[in-house]
Amino acid sequence: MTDGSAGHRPTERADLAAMIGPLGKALMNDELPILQRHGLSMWAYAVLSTLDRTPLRTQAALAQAIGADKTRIIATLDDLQDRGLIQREPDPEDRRARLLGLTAAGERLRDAAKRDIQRGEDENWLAHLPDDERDTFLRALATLAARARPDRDEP
Amino acid sequence: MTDGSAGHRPTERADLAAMIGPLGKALMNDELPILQRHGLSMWAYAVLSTLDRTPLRTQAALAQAIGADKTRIIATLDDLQDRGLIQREPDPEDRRARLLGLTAAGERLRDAAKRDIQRGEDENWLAHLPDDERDTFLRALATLAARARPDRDEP
DNA sequence: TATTGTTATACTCTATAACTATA
DNA sequence: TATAGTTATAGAGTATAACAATA
Repeated sequence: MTDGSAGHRPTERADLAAMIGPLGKALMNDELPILQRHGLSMWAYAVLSTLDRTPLRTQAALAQAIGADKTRIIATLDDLQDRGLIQREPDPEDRRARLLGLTAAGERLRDAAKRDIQRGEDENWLAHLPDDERDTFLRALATLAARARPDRDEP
Repeated sequence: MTDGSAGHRPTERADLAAMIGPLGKALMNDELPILQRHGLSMWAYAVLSTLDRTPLRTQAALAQAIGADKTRIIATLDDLQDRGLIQREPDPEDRRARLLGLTAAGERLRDAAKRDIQRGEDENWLAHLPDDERDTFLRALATLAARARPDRDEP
């Protein structure tokens, strides 16, 4: 018996959660000072990144997309708007809702921050994977991450 | 120009942190009800898992190994000891320190919990990866996770 | 005096609920 | 009345600092 299907030796691999949790924490720790240099909080960066991909029609949808409560992003949106990084105006067709989007300055800042962040990730993390594992790892990770998106319902 | 090395199209992949963060959260959400069925908190399970691999000589070392503050695990250790799941006795050679280890009951509980957790991870996550990506993903993840261990100093 | 473990306090973050305005 | 946004309050989780015991 060399596999662990029945015996007293239950663990051939570490739990995914036990590996991914601390890894996410370490990535955050790397990312924080970079964001700070660009004057962005983690939530602010999440907002800029999400609005880039999909301009949204309500703040609630944005909050759900980044896995936050509606109430948690308001101060962040206030600040981003004051700094001219996002557009945020009442929808003429339903003035309760706020149309959200990036300004040109917001796009530039997001691009600059993202470039620095991914450069750091390349150097500190991906560079330490064997060449023949890196692409597969990224592809598989993208698959799992898509499955974990906060706005998604499980099938 | 098809690569993003210089232009206005800076992002070919999502940030690692943006993928791994929500994924870790989703894994936690899956894991919590399983742990609850076994009467374990996340910290308690981290303690049992870590003591399994390496019996430790001080609580501070244990805290560091699981990325927690020394003060945060005390209530957890009290509870685990009361339930007979861990050993925790003053070191005869230095009675300030506490020798830590698992009891037989602690090992059994850890094994049972780990089996359920990994079964859930297999079904809900790894099963959705192509067969030829799964092993490479796990190997690469283990590499990065080892690099992210809380007790480690970066080279 | 320094170190291990413990307890007490303060602070941050997050979640819940109440309020305003539009519909 | 129902919904989008906002504000206010309460709670959980975490970090910091003081304390007791041993070396």
